[in-house]
Amino acid sequence: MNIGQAAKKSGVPAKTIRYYEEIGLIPPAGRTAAGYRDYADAEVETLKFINRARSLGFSVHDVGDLLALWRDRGRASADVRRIAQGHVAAVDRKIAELQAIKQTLEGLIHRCHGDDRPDCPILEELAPACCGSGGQGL
Amino acid sequence: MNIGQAAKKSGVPAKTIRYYEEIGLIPPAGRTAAGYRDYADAEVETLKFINRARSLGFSVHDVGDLLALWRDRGRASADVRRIAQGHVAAVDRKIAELQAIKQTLEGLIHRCHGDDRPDCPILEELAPACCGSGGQGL
DNA sequence: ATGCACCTTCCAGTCACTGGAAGGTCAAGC
DNA sequence: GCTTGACCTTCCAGTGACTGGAAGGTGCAT
Repeated sequence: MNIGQAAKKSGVPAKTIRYYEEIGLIPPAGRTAAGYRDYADAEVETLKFINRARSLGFSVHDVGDLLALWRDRGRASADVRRIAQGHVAAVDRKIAELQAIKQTLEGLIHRCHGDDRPDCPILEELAPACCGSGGQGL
Repeated sequence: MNIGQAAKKSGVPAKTIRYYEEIGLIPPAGRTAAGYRDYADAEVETLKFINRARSLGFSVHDVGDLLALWRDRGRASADVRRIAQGHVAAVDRKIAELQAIKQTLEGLIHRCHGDDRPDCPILEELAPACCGSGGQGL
């Protein structure tokens, strides 16, 4: 099957498949006589694997590690678990960061009357040295 | 004051200040006879403003809009509020996405015994067509 | 005069793609 | 056999927001 069909079956765009090949995440595909890339079902499964891992937010680097473990019949599940736990920790940090940002912003939005008058606690928070005076910087 | 001092006072790295100038977020700085960039306190305030807005996760594009509103003495606070609310909505979507990812991963990690045996529900979830068999793709 | 820390510009790399141009291939229809 | 259109190929460039490094000029103290 050609790259377009593999893309449709796997859900990974053709451009992205070529990109994954280029960076070495997947090995170079076989070629037809005309130079077209040629894929079997097994490669499509690999692409689906990559797609699912990426949609869970694993970096392409981590996906490479997961693929290697997937291919290794003798792998220890602890190795997979470790990668997943590291990723959950990173996700947790990101969530905490975003929640802090959200809280700050919601407090500011709550205090901003949001009408056609110029005074705005949001800008005042961003520029505490010159509350509401405008045009200090440039 | 030169760029290094402005960087120290504002918390924005010198490289990043040059970058902000290059993309037009801040106007070109004045220059000394020798060609060094020269900053006054007002420019440092602008950089602090940018730094705070960026740390709240506003895109550089949004920061440009906020800066313009800050400089506009007649701005409507509603305009600022709208930008902030749009950003909160984006932050919310991101949080929800990350929480979904986290839940999925935690469920998988919980089911993975994480020892030196090869069977692992995490890989099985990523490759449902060939649970635990290994090496299907390449 | 020499050293060192600072400044300048420009180019390249990060991450994970994505778009587009220029040109080759395949299959269908006439 | 020829055209048409949808595919494929490679290569280059751009995204966002920086960051690192090289090569060379400047400022100041000794």
